[in-house]
Amino acid sequence: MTLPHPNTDQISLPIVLGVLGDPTRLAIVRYLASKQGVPLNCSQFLDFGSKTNLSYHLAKLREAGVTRAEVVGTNRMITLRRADLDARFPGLLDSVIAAAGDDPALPAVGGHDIEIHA
Amino acid sequence: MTLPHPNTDQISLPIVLGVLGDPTRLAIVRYLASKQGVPLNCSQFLDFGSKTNLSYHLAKLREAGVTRAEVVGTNRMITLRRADLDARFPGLLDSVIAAAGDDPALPAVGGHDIEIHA
DNA sequence: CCAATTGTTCAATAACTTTTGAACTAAGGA
DNA sequence: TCCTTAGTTCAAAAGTTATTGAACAATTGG
Repeated sequence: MTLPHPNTDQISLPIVLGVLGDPTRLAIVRYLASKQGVPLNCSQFLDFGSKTNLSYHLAKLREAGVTRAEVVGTNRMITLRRADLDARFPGLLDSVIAAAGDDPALPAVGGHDIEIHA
Repeated sequence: MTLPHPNTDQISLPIVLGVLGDPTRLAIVRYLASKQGVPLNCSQFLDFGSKTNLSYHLAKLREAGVTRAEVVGTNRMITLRRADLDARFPGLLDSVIAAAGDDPALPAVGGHDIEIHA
């Protein structure tokens, strides 16, 4: 029950750029980045679209190699493939996330920041 | 006879990413970057598509704010809006161009490098 | 003026993308 | 086992994008 993901060296630049060119998917990526590697399940993205629609967009992100989805019981835990993307396209993800953060035309990322407990 | 271009602050991240997500347009951008700011006319991109098709893709790039097109006689001289893109989305263009350069799945940029004359 | 060069516009078509609801599967808990 | 939760799949509809050839406009050079 593992889902198909491209290997790091199979990640394609035009496909990644095309996938990030959709506002819904860009919002998902920003939200994942704001969670600093903590896996999220699909329901936590419901602000960005309907359940079916998220299934579609999350599949696109996964197939492009931008996210990883791990099946845990009845959940799919989603993470950003930050290390893989950095290895393949150094600096790209950071500049996209920074650019999205500065763009007032894009909605602010909702939810709460991760709390660091002592 | 000047063509419409977005202002720097009107350049939208998802639109830029979507526009760069097309292999033909990515090839055009790489080629422009390899020319280090020297303006090129449309005919110099004929390797990447037919005349009509290039007209379409170059309009997309211009409307997204990725390139600038200046009418000079019967030519449109095209340049990358490097400074504007760097101001709006720091590091983005450089990482895209670097990533494209490293990707063996993408065709190598043709033509000749700029010669620096003493 | 005439012809060549450069590039656009238009209409048609094909292909792909996004979105939706209904039906479905798979796992977990009572 | 039955119900709930989580998410997928399917088919349809709507919208968008890419590609093409034919016709067009504008400028330059002879």
